[in-house]
Amino acid sequence: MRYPSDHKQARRTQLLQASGALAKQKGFGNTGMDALATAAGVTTGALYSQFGSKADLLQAIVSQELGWILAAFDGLDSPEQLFKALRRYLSPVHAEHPELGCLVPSLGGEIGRADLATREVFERGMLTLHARIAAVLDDPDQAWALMCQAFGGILLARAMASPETRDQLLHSLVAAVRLQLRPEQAAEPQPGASSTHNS
Amino acid sequence: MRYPSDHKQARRTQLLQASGALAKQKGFGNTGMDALATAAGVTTGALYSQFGSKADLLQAIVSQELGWILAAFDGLDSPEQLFKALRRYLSPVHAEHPELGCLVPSLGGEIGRADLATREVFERGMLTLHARIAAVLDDPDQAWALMCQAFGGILLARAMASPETRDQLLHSLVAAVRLQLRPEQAAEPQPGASSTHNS
DNA sequence: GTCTATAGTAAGATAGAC
DNA sequence: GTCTATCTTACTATAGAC
Repeated sequence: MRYPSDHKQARRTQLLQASGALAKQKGFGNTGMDALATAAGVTTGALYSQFGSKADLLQAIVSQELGWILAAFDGLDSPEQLFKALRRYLSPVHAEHPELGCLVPSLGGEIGRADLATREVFERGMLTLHARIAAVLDDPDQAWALMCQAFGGILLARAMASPETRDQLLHSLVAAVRLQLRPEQAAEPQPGASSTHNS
Repeated sequence: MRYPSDHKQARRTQLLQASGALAKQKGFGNTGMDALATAAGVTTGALYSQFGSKADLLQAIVSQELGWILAAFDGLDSPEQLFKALRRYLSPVHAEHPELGCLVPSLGGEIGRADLATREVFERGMLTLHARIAAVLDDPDQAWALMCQAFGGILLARAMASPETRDQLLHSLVAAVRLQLRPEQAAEPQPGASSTHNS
């Protein structure tokens, strides 16, 4: 009986996709099981039949959302491609749409306060991503540094009040990443793209 | 009558210090006004007499906690001193004690979902910090990059399950920051401190 | 201003019908 | 497995005594 099992798996994936999107947008702790269920088109009873508790649901969401970021940094075989992936990650669109984006800036704080099992799932995902980036750069330290720049960048961008400051920040980060990854092309011919900062 | 006013101000500072510490430890949204009040040694009524609503309390906490980070990066007059400040920031002790540490890794996600007034307070603080760091480096882009590395680093470190991974991450970040700020002293004579990474 | 007490609401989780 | 209904608890906020 593989057919019903596939359906069940697909349904689970869809439940996690919908509830995960809402959790990334509104925060997980601040969102009730009722709202998470409604977002997925079911009721709380259905959620509790799939996941035993709210903590279990968070772990499942983290597990599935790690796929997002691993997909965003897939197939890297040169620093050039890594730069392009980071530039996509550090885009205003990503900052504006947490529900479609990476879980780390949205839920990182809550994951740090979650139970050990959830943090273990998260850690495995981060180590996988790190290994992938470190292999391209042949520099484990720089790999962590770039990851943290990206996560912290989206986190900070979303906490800013004005779109101008937010876009300035993201633009600066892309420039800094470019300098770290492609020093030979640091000064790209982009008119008006230099750093004009106020305090 | 300046004396009672000073008392009132000091009391408000102490209320915000205690409730802010709890918010950084447990998360703001996940913590009730009752718990926030108890942490400060008062009752909910007292909190509501000082701050009109829970949203107002968050804004006041953010405002006060920005002082923490501005103090941590005070008196920088050389890249060398900036490096030392970042090394203190990226310490395991800081990762282990959110209640004593910076608000950005703890509450950054929630600030991003807070109202405009709170985000404006936050943005002003971040711009002040950025201007200070950019002045030392004479490089606004790198200033944002270092800030995001630090914020993202503590955020990520706290979400890790194992202390080994967490300390490895922090150590790598310090090494990367050293390379960015003091390239001439990049290879410091620290036996066994190099990067031995697993996947 | 601060306390006690409480109103009104929403939360996590469960039981039983289907 | 999913839904409806509900139990119990905790939450934000307010009213009134002191």
